[in-house]
Amino acid sequence: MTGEPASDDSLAETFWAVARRLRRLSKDALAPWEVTPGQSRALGVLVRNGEMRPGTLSEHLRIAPRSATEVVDDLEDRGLVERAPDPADRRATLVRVTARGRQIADGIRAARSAEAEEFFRGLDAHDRTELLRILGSLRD
Amino acid sequence: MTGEPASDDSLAETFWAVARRLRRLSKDALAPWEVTPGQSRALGVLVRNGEMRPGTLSEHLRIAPRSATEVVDDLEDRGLVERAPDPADRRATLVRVTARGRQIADGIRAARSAEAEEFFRGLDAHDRTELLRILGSLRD
DNA sequence: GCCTCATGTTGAGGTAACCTCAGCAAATTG
DNA sequence: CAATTTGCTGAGGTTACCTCAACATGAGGC
Repeated sequence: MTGEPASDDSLAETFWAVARRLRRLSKDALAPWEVTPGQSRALGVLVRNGEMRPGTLSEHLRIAPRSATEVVDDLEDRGLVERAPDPADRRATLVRVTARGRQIADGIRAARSAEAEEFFRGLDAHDRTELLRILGSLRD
Repeated sequence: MTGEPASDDSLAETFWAVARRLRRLSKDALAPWEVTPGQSRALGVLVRNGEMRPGTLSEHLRIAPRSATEVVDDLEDRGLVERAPDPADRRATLVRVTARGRQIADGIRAARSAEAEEFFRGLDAHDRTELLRILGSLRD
């Protein structure tokens, strides 16, 4: 009740506040395609890196292999990817983006960059560059 | 397959990569107290703002009122908060941090700032200031 | 005082996105 | 060629949310 302004306006705190705003925006940007953020991420990995096994996909997404199966199932139900047997190993499957999947991925990519554009519009060019540089040095 | 480095969404992309790293670290920092990130956030709100109704807490956390009930239940089970009838409105309840809760909150606060310290150690003072300033202009 | 409507909380039940563990088939290795 | 490893997936669990409806209390109109 003291009106004290919560001195933990720390970097981390602020970072998460921004993250929450950005997440909400992302979700809205994805809504028209009825694709979840997770599916969109997987689709993006597949578009960027080409066909791969579920296990490899799980590494890219940093989730358990079993969970990749699930994401692929969902994308397959929506006709955005398809499974084909891996000619190099008959235990394995290759997951491949369909034409429709590629189309959707492009749409999402455009929407995301519009969204990001809108979100980061508050920053001038200098700050955008700085932010990218600084965050870049913190990323994995 | 073009090898194009997806330069358009890289700010958002980079931001999320950093977020993922920070989240993992946060979780580890919280582990010793067996408190989930959600509980920790709620506890923080209560410590900073004093006793409040579950409904008010839900607004602070931006979750549905029903979900605040749940968080409060968990915290109460762990003896970190307690419920008391609101003298001003017999429908309502006030949620209050217990002594033990306050103690835990302090511990968490210290751990989090140590964690943040560690995480942001890679940055020099100038970059830290810049990052805080830029993120600050993007927060809600 | 009584009726209606709004408000605060919670029970019941649902969902999304993860997880682990176990099992099966195919590949590799001694 | 037996034993082990690898790749995927079924079964079932967890977490952190959600909505919807019930219940009691509060507040305003008549």
